[in-house]
Amino acid sequence: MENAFRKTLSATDSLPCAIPEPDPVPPRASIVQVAETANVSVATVSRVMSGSAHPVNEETRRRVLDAARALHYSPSALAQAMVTRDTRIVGVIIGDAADPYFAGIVRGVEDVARQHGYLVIVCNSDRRPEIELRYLQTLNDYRVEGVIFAGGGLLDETYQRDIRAALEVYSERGAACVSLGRHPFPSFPVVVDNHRLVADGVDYLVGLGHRAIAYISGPPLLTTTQLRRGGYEQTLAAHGLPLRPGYVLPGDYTYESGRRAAHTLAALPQADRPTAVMASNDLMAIGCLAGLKALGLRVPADLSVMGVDDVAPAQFVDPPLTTLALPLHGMGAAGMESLIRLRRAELTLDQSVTLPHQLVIRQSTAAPRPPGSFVPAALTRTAAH
Amino acid sequence: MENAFRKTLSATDSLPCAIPEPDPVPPRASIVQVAETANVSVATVSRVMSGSAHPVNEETRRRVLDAARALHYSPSALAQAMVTRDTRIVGVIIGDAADPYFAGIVRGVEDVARQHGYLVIVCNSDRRPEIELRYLQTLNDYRVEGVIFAGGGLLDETYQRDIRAALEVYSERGAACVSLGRHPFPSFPVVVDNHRLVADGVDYLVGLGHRAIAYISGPPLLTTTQLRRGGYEQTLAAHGLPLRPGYVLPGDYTYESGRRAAHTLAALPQADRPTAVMASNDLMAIGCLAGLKALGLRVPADLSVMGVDDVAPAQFVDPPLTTLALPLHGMGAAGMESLIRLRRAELTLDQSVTLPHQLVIRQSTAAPRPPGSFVPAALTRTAAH
DNA sequence: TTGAAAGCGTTACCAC
DNA sequence: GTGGTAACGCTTTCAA
Repeated sequence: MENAFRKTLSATDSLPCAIPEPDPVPPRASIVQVAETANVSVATVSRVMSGSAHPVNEETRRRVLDAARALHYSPSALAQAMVTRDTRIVGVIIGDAADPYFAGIVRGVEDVARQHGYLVIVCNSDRRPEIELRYLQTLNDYRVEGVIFAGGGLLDETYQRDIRAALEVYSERGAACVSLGRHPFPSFPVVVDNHRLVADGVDYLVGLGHRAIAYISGPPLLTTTQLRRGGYEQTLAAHGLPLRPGYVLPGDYTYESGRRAAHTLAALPQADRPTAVMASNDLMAIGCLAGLKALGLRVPADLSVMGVDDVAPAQFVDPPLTTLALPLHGMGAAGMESLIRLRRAELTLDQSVTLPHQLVIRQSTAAPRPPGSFVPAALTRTAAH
Repeated sequence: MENAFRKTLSATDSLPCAIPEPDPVPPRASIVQVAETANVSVATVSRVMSGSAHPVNEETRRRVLDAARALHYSPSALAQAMVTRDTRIVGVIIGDAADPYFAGIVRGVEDVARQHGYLVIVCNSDRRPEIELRYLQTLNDYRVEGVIFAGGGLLDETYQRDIRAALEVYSERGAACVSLGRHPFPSFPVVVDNHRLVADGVDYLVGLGHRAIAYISGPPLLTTTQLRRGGYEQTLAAHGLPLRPGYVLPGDYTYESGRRAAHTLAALPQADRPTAVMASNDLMAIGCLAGLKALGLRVPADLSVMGVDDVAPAQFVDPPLTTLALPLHGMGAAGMESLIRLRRAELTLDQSVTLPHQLVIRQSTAAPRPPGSFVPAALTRTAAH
């Protein structure tokens, strides 16, 4: 890509010496050569190499093992997969591996996959249906044992139809499908209570004394977005707080959209300005923090800010972000765990797994300033630059 | 894992209605059923499905396509791979997908892999040789087209011997091996100039007026660590600055080790304290920042801090971190690009690719305070909490 | 333009 | 305990 190929040629020229026969190892030892070398049948080789229960004489076993080692033999997982109809490969579909949210999940998936001898193929879709669909196709061609969808489900009709069609082939094959979050197609759900999550956040803010709480939402068509937003609205109502129209800011889970929200907030007349803002994910909360700071507003003195997810950067920002921690690694792990159990028929699609979340109080939230206690920013801001 | 399985059973009981024959689609359509349905030979089906150059009558082609669609046929990539000896799968070995450094690289790898029709298997090793070796084994069993090693090479004799042995099988098979960073085994290097990198950092600090510059190093046995540290030491010398023994702090590229370094620094008698510290990666720089702040030292007023990598959190911390940006995504992309060209024999192992880095000046660095200009911290620290 | 058949590297069933 | 051999699902000569 780009400027990548600034090549440097270090001249380790091939010396014109007497070329020795490279290696006496015949290229590509298959089970057949091992059998020949060990003077046994391929069946026997197969039995010892795959740790079959079928009995094999100790002496014979040793001969096979020796031959295998001598020939650098490694059984082809492809050939094995063909006949056993088991590839031991799973796919995980994420938005972006570089996003700490998905990164945490992927790590969780992989940890339990490795533990169980599975390989995982990572598929970045950037939430684009075409890419997701194409990956689903390809993964099916490779006969993966299952797919894990990370990230919220997209509520688009065409997408829904297409993906259901794509997944049909999976279930026909007996491949499992688990989704982290609610998805509009048949799959095993591993979820966190998105509604309660935000509700807990709002409860906490109200407990602090806030009554004017804004909300930065996510992409409207995502199930997660709707669940979380519902949590905000209903909790406000539960506390008898009005749902002011201008208080729900649009966002798309990116840093930039959080920053934009900060500007919208700052533009509000002082009297209408909320005393707290809850972002529906950390990245937007962090962007909002940055935006507010740039506009001369202090957090949490002028405005409390909180997020959702507890990605790593949340603890590094200034001030450290109060947030609702999701068990990202645990979600990935539970997802992979479920996929395996699904295949073993220890789980069925009418069940689900719900993971706990947790309020993490750091320093971006505080009680609202009592009205009239205005302190000019200049007196309190740091003088260090 | 852990507390993952708090199951919720939503009773979508199977209704005892007249069970309709599920699907008229015979399970597992293979090329044979397609051939039968279309009334042609499997050879012909293969030709149209795999877009072969071999001519096929248009009418015949249509019949095949129709049959394929009707049967939900999808060619088995496994079977294809067996006969073509091409799996279109590559493996990438990283320390930890949740580390933003590796996350960026993985994303780069995957982007160009997808573009070229490759699938990528992610392998987290936590830098543990046993895990790495086992993955190498497994990936070879799957006959991957190549492996990309992200992260620095380990300078351990046993490891080196083992990995060379493991890789021998790869080259015998004609699989490619590229490494991001220098590795002590035959592989195509895609690198950034680690020496120059740190040298640039030190130059910048010296330019600012610093003469007492500490350094937080990495795990001693990593090639990257040695290269970077060499950059530090030699640049100091080039400026005629002494290499004070206590100024090289141990670290292991983690946040925690950066924090520990901060404590060591703070414990130094005021007169011996450096005016700047260069961490050999961002995570340690961020940890150091946090540690310094906790100990009442101000950055950059009391001490300048800079890092290397420019991972995403670097711009969020307080103060935003001055650092040397590595093209993480570009490294992954160039790595995958090289792997592909290696297979096409457009590249050979005696070449290499070097990617540019860039100094990113943010707010964690400043000129050192002139001696005697001491200002009590209490007067300058923020009053906002 | 089409088809028959020989692999590719395993496993699993059935004899011995 | 061991061996023969039919799958598994595809591609690729070689003939027709």
